[in-house]
Amino acid sequence: MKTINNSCTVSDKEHCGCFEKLTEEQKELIEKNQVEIKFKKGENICKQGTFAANVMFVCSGLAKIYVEGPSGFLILKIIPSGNFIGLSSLFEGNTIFQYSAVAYQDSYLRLIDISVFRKLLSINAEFATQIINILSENSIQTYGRFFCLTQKQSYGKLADTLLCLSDRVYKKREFDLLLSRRDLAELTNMATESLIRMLKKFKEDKLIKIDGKKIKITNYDKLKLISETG
Amino acid sequence: MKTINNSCTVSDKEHCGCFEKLTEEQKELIEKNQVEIKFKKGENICKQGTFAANVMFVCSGLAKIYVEGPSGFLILKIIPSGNFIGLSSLFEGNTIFQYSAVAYQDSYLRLIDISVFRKLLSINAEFATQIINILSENSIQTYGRFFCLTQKQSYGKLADTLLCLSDRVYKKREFDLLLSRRDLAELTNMATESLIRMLKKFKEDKLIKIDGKKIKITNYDKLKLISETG
DNA sequence: GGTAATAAATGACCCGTGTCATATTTTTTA
DNA sequence: TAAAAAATATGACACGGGTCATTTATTACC
Repeated sequence: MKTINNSCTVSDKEHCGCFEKLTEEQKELIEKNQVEIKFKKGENICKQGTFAANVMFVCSGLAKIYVEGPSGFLILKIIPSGNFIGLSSLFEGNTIFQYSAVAYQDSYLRLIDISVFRKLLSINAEFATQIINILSENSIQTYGRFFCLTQKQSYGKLADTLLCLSDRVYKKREFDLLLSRRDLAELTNMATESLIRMLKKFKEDKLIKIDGKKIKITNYDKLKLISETG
Repeated sequence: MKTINNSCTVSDKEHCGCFEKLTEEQKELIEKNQVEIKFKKGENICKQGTFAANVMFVCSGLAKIYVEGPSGFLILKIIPSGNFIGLSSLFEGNTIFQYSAVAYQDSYLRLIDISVFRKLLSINAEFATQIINILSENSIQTYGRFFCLTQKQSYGKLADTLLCLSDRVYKKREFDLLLSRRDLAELTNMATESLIRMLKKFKEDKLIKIDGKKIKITNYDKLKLISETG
């Protein structure tokens, strides 16, 4: 199995499989203790420091989760549909959201009562095992992004971000980027001005084509190389 | 509950509590499928990329875990006694160690057969819940370190590292540092030369006293402030 | 459709910190 | 106990990339 050392934290599989490990009765319990909510583009899904009353599941849309500090913030990961938000609040000693989440675009989320979720974990070992899988996978991906953002320099980080968007998010070599330059810079953890300069450099080097919000990966292998060599 | 945004990834509680959720029979199963091994200072405990045959528990000693890339590596966390190594390999789709571990000092570890561990997770929901707690807590701490190493500049990072060593590892304001300057630099994710310079600066500013390997925190509050303001 | 507001782009400048070279001190080994 | 090796320390220098100022393009809104 490959070692992940890029900044992409988008899972290549959906996480809803875990619900299949529930009995009919347990599924019903979840049904009864969840709500489906629409979040508009830019809206806060959860806010770091507030009481975590639920675990959230992204049914459709795209979100970012990030930690805030006294000066600045860091995007931990982006969450496309089919993934959970807030699993780290399952930790019994922790009833507070450790990060904020914001919708990149209009998104539908299912909010599941956290105490019901915890209850199910404590009585259904197979379900718990699935959640452990998700948490473990999540750790590994976070390590990859962590490594990337601390060890690579900006061209490597940007190459990573572009590949992630192409491979995991849009699943196309050419896509309409719904993120602004500023969003892209945040995601790559660099200044917006620097991002623009480097995007321009990639364009000049014929690695990508840019037409406003439309981006096309024209030299995937070279981009991959840049991502790997930092 | 406080938000963690320092680089310290040392848990303030021990993880052996999870074993108490096992039945006598299950405890015995673990007993039979584990070995206790001594690792000498500097020895490899596990190596990134190799087959993960066991989950490890640090009985005594201190270790670092880190991810390696083509150029350079990153210390994810330091593991004192009472903590697991290799839980992220529990993820079913992943039978490979995603990181390497090396002993900072002579350490005793219990190596538990991973398939036995997985088996127990799938039949004992309470045990699984405990492991989920550990994984969740681990995520949160990793996020803290992630934030710190990407958003703070070097003085903040160093203050963080020193506070972590004092508060969590040695649990004293004055301690014999068993790490070299290079180790300390790795841990803080900066060049050894820079670390030495900044350590000197802290000394000149009367935040710490240094006598070779002996370090004393003399102005804890100021150090805390530096850690917080970056 | 015109004006304001926001986003994108570009240049000038500078600062933090890594790299390299070189002492100096400490530890290891013969 | 001398010599070699490694760790610690310090200075000079360079450069990646952040900040700030300004311009141009795009979008939003009366």
